[in-house]
Amino acid sequence: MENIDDEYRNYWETNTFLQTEELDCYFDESMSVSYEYESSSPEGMQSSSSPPSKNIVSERNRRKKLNEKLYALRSVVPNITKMDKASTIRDAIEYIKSLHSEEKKIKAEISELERGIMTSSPNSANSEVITSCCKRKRTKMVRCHDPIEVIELRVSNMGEKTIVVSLECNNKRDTIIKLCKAFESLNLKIITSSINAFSGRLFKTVFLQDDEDDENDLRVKIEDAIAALNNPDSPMSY
Amino acid sequence: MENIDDEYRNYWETNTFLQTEELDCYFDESMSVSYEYESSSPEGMQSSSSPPSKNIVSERNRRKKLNEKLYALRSVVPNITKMDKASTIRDAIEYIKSLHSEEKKIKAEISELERGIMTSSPNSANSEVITSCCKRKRTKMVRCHDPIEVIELRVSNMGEKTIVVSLECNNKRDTIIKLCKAFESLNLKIITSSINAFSGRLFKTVFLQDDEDDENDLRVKIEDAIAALNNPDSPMSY
DNA sequence: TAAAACACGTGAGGC
DNA sequence: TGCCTCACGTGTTTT
Repeated sequence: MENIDDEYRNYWETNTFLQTEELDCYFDESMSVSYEYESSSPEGMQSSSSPPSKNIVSERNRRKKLNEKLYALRSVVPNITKMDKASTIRDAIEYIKSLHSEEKKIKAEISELERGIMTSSPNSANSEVITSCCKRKRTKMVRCHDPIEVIELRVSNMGEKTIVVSLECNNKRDTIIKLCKAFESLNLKIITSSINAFSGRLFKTVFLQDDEDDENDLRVKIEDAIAALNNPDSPMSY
Repeated sequence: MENIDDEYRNYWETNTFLQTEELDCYFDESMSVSYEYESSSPEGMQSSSSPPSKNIVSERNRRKKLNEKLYALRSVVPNITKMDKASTIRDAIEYIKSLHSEEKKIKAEISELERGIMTSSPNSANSEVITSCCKRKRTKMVRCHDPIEVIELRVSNMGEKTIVVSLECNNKRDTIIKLCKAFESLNLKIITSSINAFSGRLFKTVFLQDDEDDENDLRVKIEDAIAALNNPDSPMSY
């Protein structure tokens, strides 16, 4: 008959005790012990009077843990607008989203940097301005996407493991640099090389020693390297 | 065996006696009836049974909102281990931390890339290996910090606004690229240019048209551009 | 079956 | 005042 009475009395006891005295931290150890006994009391008891004590303390711990987690979340998220629980989570979400977009930007930027080269011509067609990154002083950078337009590529074996590469292409902005990067990426044993610019064209001649590849293999390698540089999506993972 | 219960009951009595006299009205009818017992308040009205419904529904909404926020948090955090509330927050924290360290890494990487140039030689001295970035397939990249070692730089006016630049330097890894970058950054009106590599040296010759600068001005410009490339701290913000 | 996670209604307190 | 956030104890569900 006193079931509900007892329950709610118990509710009230602990509740007001905790809320008014704010003894939360002391409760965990010292009090929980005193709560312990009586839980193994005879079965005939009003089932509600004793068992909750176990649950109460564990529930308390659960809430405590969860709040600590929330505090930790606050600590790793900058720009927390309010100390609100919901606001904390909302800010965390927005922060993660902003980090995601940053990540995207940076990825693009890195692949740009990996593949390509900066130039100082803001008016160059087929280029874009990207402001980067991560809240440091934003440096304006202009990237040029003009591909290497190969007009002629000759790879000829001169005997004695010596191969001569002769390449002619249009001389757009940064073409020289890309060309150099393409050849650098192949790790060739270069004996001597020259690049000449004339009449809107680039002429590159390379003498190199190659013990492994024949003409065709090397030709394919060079073509692949150039293609990789021309492909904007390539991470240029060399 | 009701010792503790009794103690707390006493506590409750005195406590609530002192601080709350008006709380009765919040219990809905069924409760307040059995609860009515010794309310010290003479006004022990059970006037309510309708007002709590307002609070209940708003509290329900609050919980609902908060849970939705948690779901949203789950949706922006990959690698959620458990659907637990606490686990969600914990995973979010760890995820943010990992993003922070990623960001740090990437910042370093970008400043490397901005200043320097990549090479494919893992054995090159004065270089470092950096593994990048963002959980995509980690590409090993090696950066070369070898500066341009200028042996001789001649800038001579040939009349008719035509200037000839002749530069000789050691041919280290990426020196060609850096050299090209340095000259590209100057936005010169190049008539024809050539680069030749021989005997560990690089020989670059440039014919250009310059309506503004004289020999010395252009020479200083070239030296500055090369110095900027050699300076690791320069953001190369051209 | 016991423990853990959760949703609920509720009073306290801040604004 | 009224609204909102929070912590609490409790019963139910999940593991």
